[in-house]
Order: sequence, then structure tokens, then C-alpha cells
Amino acid sequence: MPTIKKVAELAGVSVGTVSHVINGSVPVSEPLRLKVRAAIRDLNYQPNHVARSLKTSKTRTLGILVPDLTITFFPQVIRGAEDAARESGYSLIAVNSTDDGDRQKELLSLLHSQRVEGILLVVASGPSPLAQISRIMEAGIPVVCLDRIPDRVPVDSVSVEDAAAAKMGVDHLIAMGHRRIAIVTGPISLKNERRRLDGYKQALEGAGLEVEDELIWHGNLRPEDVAAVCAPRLRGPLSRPGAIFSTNGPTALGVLRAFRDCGLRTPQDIAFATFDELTCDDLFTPSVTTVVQPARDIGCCAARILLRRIEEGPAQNVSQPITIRLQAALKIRESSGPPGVKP
Amino acid sequence: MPTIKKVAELAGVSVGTVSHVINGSVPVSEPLRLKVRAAIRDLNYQPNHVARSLKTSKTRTLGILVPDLTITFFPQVIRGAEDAARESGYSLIAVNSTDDGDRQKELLSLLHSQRVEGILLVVASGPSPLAQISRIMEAGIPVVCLDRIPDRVPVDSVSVEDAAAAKMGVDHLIAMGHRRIAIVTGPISLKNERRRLDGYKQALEGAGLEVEDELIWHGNLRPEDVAAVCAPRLRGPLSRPGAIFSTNGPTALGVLRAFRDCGLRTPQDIAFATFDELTCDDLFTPSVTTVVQPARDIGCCAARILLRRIEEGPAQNVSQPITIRLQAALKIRESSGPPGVKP
DNA sequence: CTGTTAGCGCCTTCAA
DNA sequence: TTGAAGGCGCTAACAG
Repeated sequence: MPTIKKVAELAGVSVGTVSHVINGSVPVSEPLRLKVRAAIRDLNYQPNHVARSLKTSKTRTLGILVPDLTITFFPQVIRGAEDAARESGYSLIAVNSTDDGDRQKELLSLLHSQRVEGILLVVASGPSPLAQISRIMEAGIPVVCLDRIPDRVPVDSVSVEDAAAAKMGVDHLIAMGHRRIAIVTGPISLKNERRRLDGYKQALEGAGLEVEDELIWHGNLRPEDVAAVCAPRLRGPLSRPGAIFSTNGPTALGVLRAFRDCGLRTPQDIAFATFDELTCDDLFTPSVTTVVQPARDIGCCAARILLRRIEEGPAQNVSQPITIRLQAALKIRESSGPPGVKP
Repeated sequence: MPTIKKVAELAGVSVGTVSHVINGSVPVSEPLRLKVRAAIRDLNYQPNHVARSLKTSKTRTLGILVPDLTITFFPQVIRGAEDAARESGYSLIAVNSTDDGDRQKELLSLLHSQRVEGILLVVASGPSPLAQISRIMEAGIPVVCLDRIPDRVPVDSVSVEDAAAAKMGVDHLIAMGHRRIAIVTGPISLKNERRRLDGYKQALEGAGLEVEDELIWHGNLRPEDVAAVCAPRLRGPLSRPGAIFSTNGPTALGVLRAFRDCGLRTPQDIAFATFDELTCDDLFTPSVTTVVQPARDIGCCAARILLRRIEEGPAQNVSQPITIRLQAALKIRESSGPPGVKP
């Protein structure tokens, strides 16, 4: 692999000069500049980022750690964050915790070791090593949490207004005439899931409906398991709720699978609305009513905050955490139709 | 940020000793080892990967460049590759070309600069800078291409057996009694798309059916645009084909959208089968018949080859390119049902 | 076993 | 405007 030295030799100049033409740090005369460029081309020279970073202690790289790339919400967030990073000349590297605390720990260490200049973090759903997050921030690497906001850590965060968004979805089901509405959530250890559940309760209470514990079901983000949780409670036509609201995408898949397994039609037999698009909700027959998060904006906004923190430098330690809550939008489609319609 | 020197001072030993306890490169006596570990903990020391890489010229990092993380196929590939990398103690960083040649070029340079030890590449669909790929390989960074295999570059590659897989899907439609079968492809500049088209033709020819040019439609991987391409050709009940086969996931979404826009029911009005799962094909009403690629295996297999190449070292230049073609599986669901059924 | 030291490739003063 | 030289943090000889 050619080095700056080789380039300098071939061009008949010193390494300093080569460095200057590469970085434009100091003006270099036309003829030398041309010679250097030619040498770079001839050798197919690529500056060694590693060495440069060591010298400057700037990697111009951000890291993003998500639980699962195959949940459609996260790639969208990544795209948004990538765009924002790119605007500022940063690149973004993405890693997967598979929603596993140990893996998350390893990967945070990895990112730390790699000297990314900032980290976007969606915590794993198990017990999160909050201490580690604080440690990383103390080490001078800013962290911004997305979507899932850890409790008790003063950290910048960007997410959707969870309670209001869930309330909006449930309000809609109520407005459509549904009375017994069940909710299916992800792991309740996650604050955003708890807040979505809160929104559900607020909606019911606001409408003077009773919150029944038997109508609050918890899943684990795995569609098959969620389907298995729901199916038995959907069999009896009497005990069965009139509508279901689910709080995230994978859970929605599970619920829909349970409907299919139980031979239930939507919305005739049971109505449905969910948090998060499944990429094809509008194509379902019937199409699925959805509370849509501004996923790209979440990523973009979080990355911007992170970049600002990086720019600010270590001053961050003292300043207040920034908390951004974005609005979700309700896409009303067919699945949430009124009860009792038998077309 | 603490350095190895600080750790050495605090522990009262030399930097060499610290390095040895960290890497286990040489046995270190119990008492010293404990002192070093304590110092590491106290300082919250994280070895600087950047410096280590500079010294060893080993980053133990692989890069993967995909066109679009939001196409579900790619995250699955990444998961597979990540698993394989992890097995060998490597980590994987993922970047997005947004299917743009220039961006791809930049990102390849970035990965090259970052000194990843190998690159998994899914080329962008425009004209690909093949020269760059060769240059990277000449620079000693092995490259394995996935899914989309560039022409005329002797490079290792892993993909599905495209022609056979497409043929399997179309054969099935034929077996269900369809005669006028249209195909909707992605950009035909991609070899895998051409091969899938070949498979379609083989299937028709094998069944003694005519290949009609008017039934070969090309899209650009953007569902909305694909829908716009299909819709006008689906309006006339006479000219309309009896079945459609699409060659990838985003295209399938477009086709389904066109069905919806034209008020066509599947399979009553028109039958449908496609390459690639949409994560929820089984939930559609009707569920969608799909040719499923072993996405994770593709990623895993490609990463293993890459790791092997890295291990082999520069010997790679001489050896033959490895070409792996995996089998797809046909998931028969409702959308491909026989014609003329009006339930 | 432990300490010392020479670079890895690059950027950045500092002189010339 | 150009060149020479120090050092970023770490590993890997080599010496003790």
C-alpha cells in the first residue's frame, strides 16, 4: 500500500508538500501541485485514514447502534442520520446489537475504541448498562439516544411523542365506535413502550372507558411469539376485544398473524390499528391504519444534535440534556373501520 | 482520553507490560497483571484502536456497501455477514450508496481509507466504476460481490441462482394454468435482473409459450414509479396479462400498488408471484407467492469467503475467482392461484 | 518475566 | 513556498 512518502519520492518533493496539496492547508505552487497529483494517481494512493486520525484525533465518523436492522423503522432512522452526517462531512457506521445487552456493551466498546466522534444509540431492550453510557460520555464522546430513552441517565434524546401518538391511535379507534380495545405492547422495560401504554390508558379514560388489565397484553418483539400470545385470547367470540392497538411494527406483524391463524377478518370481526408502518400497510386487504413516526427525521435530528455536541467540545458535560419529541401522524386506512359492518 | 502510558504510570509498570496484559501476547506475573487491570478500570481506559491499527495494519473490520438499507433484503444479508464476521472476531460496518454511482465511489474510497480488511459489495445499479473495484483489490483489499454481480470483473461473488430461481417462479405460474404472463424487472443494467429475465424466458419457452416483448416491463426499483409503469398496461381487460412475475421486492410493491389502483383482485383478476419476501407476504389477503432468497446465507457465505481471502493474504491475486450460487425456494401462497376462479 | 525503544503514516510547527 | 523533524498511541522486537 503506497504511503505519503512514496508519493513524495515519486513527485520529487517532501512529504510535507504532499500533505499540503492533499489537505489544501497551505498554498503550493502550480507545478509541484501537478506533479504531486500525478504521483498520487500513478500510485493509486489513498491517504491512510488511520494514521491521520491518530495524528489529529479526529475520525470524522459517527456510530449508530440499533437493536435490529431488520426492523424497518431502524434503517429509516439510519438513512436520516446518514444524511445529516454527510451534510457535515461525517460518515456513519451502523452496528447491530441484536437487542442483546452484552452485545451492546461490546459494540459500544468497539465504537469507543474506534474513536468515533459521537454515538447514536437505541438501547437494547434488556437491562441496559447505563453506567457504560455515562462512562463513554465522560470520556468525551457525546451520545444521543433515539426512540428508546433510558431512565435515569441525563442524556440527549430524540423520539416521538409516544404517549400522544398512542393516544391518537386509540382515540381514533374509539371514535370509530369501538369500546373494548386491547393493546399489545413490546417489552415493558422500555420507557417508550410504557409511555405508549400510558397514551392508551389516557385515551380510554378520556372517553370514560374502563382500563381492563385483561386487555393489556405484552409481547417480546418477536412476531411469532406475539402471535402465540394473542391467539388464545382471540378465540372466544365473547371475551374477544372489538379492536386491537399494537405499539410497534414487529408486534403488529404478530397480531396480524394471530388474526390469520384464528380466521378473523379485519375490520369485520376485529378492528386494528398500530404504531409503525410495515412498509406495505397500504397494500393489505384491508389496509392497516397506522400511527406513523417520522423515522428519518428522528435520525436526522439526532445526528444534528450529536454534531452540535461534537462541535461544542467537552462543554457538553455541564449543559442540560436536550430532549426532542417529534409528532407522529395518523394514517387512517381500512383496518380500523367501525364494528358490526358485515359487507 | 487516557493512554496506555497513563495506565503504565498508574500501575507502576512499563507500557510494554500493559500492552502484554491487554493482548495476552506474553505471560505477565499475577501481581503486575492485577495492578494493570486495576489501573485500566480506574482510568476507564479503552485501547485506542486507531493507534493499534496503525501499528499492526490490521483493523479487524470488514465493510459492507449496499444500495439501500431500507430494502428488506439487504439488512438480512448484513445480519448474515455480521454473524460470520463475529465468528472470526471481526466487526462489520455498513454503509449505504443510495444506489448512486458517485456515492458508491466515495464510500469505497472511505472504506479503503479506513483500511477495512475486506469489502462486501452490492454495486449500485447505474454504470459501476469497475476500475475502482479492481484498484481496490490490487491495493490488497479483497472484495466479494453480492447479489448484483458486475460484468467483466474477475471478482469473487455470491448470489442466488437467478435464472433458475426466476424460472421456478414462472414455471409455477404456468403450472397453475396461466398463459399470458408478464414480467416486471428492475434496471436491466444489472446482471442479476437480466438473468432473472432469462429464467422467465426459459420457462415460457420450455412450456412452448411465446415470449412477447410487450409483456416485458422494466422498472427502476422505486415502487411508485413501477406502479405508474404497470397501471396503464393493466387497465384494458383484453390486453391485460393473466399473471405477473416481478423480479425483486421493491418492484413487487409497485406491482401490488398498481393492482390496488386499478381495482384488480388477486388471483381472481390477475395472478401474481414475485422474487423476494416483503416481510409480510404471508399476511396479505391474498398471501403472495414468493421466490425466497437465502438472504442471510448469502451474507454469511460471502463474509466467509472474504475472511478466507484475508487470511490467504495477497496470494489472492493469482487464484481463480470463487463463484457461489445458492438455491432459492418457492413459497407457494394464494396470489398465484389458477385463472378463472371467481369465488 | 519486564523494560526500552523504534517505528506504523501522517500532520504540523518551525526554519529556511 | 518548501523541507525537516517531532510525535499521536500502540505493538513488537530486543535487551536485561
